[in-house]
Amino acid sequence: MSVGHTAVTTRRPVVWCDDGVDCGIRDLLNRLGDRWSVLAVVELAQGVRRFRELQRALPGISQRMLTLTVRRLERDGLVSRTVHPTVPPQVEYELTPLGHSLTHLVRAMVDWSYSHHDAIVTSRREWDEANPGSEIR
Amino acid sequence: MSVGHTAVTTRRPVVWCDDGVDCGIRDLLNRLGDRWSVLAVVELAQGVRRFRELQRALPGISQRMLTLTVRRLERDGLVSRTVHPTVPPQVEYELTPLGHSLTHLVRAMVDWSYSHHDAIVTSRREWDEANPGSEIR
DNA sequence: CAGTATCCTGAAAGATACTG
DNA sequence: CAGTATCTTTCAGGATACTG
Repeated sequence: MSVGHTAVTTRRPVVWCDDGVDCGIRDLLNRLGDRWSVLAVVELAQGVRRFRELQRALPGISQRMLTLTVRRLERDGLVSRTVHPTVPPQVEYELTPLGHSLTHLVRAMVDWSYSHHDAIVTSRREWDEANPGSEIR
Repeated sequence: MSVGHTAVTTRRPVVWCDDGVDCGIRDLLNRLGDRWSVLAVVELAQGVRRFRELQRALPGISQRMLTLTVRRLERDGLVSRTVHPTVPPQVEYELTPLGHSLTHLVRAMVDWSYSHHDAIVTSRREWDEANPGSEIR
């Protein structure tokens, strides 16, 4: 099976395989595209974190969303979860090798957004001035 | 103003500036995190596309969502829109330099997800087997 | 501390119809 | 062809309360 995005001769969609099956980009986006996953990965790239530490590192996240976020990352194999059977309980989260292989990408995203944020904000302001009353936001 | 992610000595959140203001990663994720923006950018990275071409390249997208997607990318300064006053109308979309500066990143995301999709699928299957009946998906 | 269990709301996205 | 205009649905995420 060949992959569209390796060929430059085609005009067909570049992120879909020849058989029409998604090669994974949708899976990645569905995970990283949510409100907290990237922020969690960035924080965990710094080292091991406990549940509470992670929550403090992600200002505004609810307990529920933190649980969902780390569970899904764990399910995808990006994060490992270690329970120490103490009282009170202590649970540590850590990036797996797979998770670490993502950090270059995530770092690049953070850097890009940091570098170009001003340009985007400016572009939006100009667009909004040129399109008063638009529903687009 | 210093930025958290440039310092390794801090344990504070790395993607937030010292003053607590988001440095732009959220803006990027809010745009790229939606259902179609990345796919549109990847397709436009191949060259100029008309509205219909873009729609055909994004199987499943509705007319409404394509309009919203390209408008928002245009507003952010990632895509330019050129109207040729012909009958029938002809509108061409193209990445701006800012948009092109994103393609490395998007390409890297597509490559990463292509390389690691199998590992993720496997991890999910194993996790699901180890956690029967879980709500996490 | 590290979670579950419920309930609820708003925004994103789909469906459908219409138009210059 | 390249859009608007509406209406409807879905569901991610927030709020709150409770627990081993």
